[in-house]
Amino acid sequence: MIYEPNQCPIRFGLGVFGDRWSLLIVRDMMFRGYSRFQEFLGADEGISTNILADRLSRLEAQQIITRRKDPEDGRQVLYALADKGRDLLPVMLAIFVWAGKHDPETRVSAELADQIRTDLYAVQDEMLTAIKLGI
Amino acid sequence: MIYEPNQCPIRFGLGVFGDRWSLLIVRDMMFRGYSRFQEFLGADEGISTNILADRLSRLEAQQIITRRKDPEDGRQVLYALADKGRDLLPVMLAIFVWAGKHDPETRVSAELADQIRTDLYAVQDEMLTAIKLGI
DNA sequence: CAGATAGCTTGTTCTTTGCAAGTGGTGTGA
DNA sequence: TCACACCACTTGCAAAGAACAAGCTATCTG
Repeated sequence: MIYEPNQCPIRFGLGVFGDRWSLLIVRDMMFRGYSRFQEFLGADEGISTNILADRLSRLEAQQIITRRKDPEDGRQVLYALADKGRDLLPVMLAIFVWAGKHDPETRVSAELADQIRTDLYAVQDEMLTAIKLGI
Repeated sequence: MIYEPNQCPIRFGLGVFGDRWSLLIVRDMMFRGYSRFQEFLGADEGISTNILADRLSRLEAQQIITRRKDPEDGRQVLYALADKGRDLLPVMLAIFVWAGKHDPETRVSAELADQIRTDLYAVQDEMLTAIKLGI
């Protein structure tokens, strides 16, 4: 699950999302606004509680997400994307575009397509800036 | 490994690269020009032959890569990226940029940065076109 | 034709995952 | 205030997947 960084950005990325569930959790936060354990649990019909707990704590340790108690209900915990997690948006978008081209099942709603289009302009600048800085 | 497509592009993507090795194989083809079993085997010090064989056949079944006999040496097999695999370049670039920002270990050579910059311009058009087509 | 090489395949062991049940802290209604 | 429910986990166990080592077949090379 945690692989050696090994001076390679792809390998570094796989350390975060090179498993079955982590990227789905990030997706649920990013596009569905989920923030609670039960929401994630019910979302992708299939993740079990121990794996979800493990992935959430890993993502927190990697600073992809943050974790805090719900101030209004002490039983609940609120998970949210940290900067490092929010910065995965371009990766998500690239996957959207790729899947849109190659997966006949992929259907994206008009609103989401709009969101993606808007985001993409920001993303382009960000990518270009990063590239200009020599990555 | 093979997860249900489930109408979601991220889930579809994870069906291809939601494991430890597949994306590294694609990376080796894309950025290192690898094409032979032995090259992949020696590349990421660690993949075992049965897993490599399995991933290569999965990637071929998913039409990410192609497989043919080396016409000059009947023992060898030549693997190459198919369109669907080449189209993962934007995903790779997005990961590069993300890792560049968040992984202090990530170092990219000047040549590679050049390649990425060049590729990115093509990628931008492609992404924009895809977005305009409604993904 | 012997030996080396390439690309796998086949056990076997070990790690990770999935499922079910349980735990402890916190809210809630009578 | 006290039973009960809910939430976020944790634990135990069986099954699936990955790592390791060895072997196998087809092809090339001397």
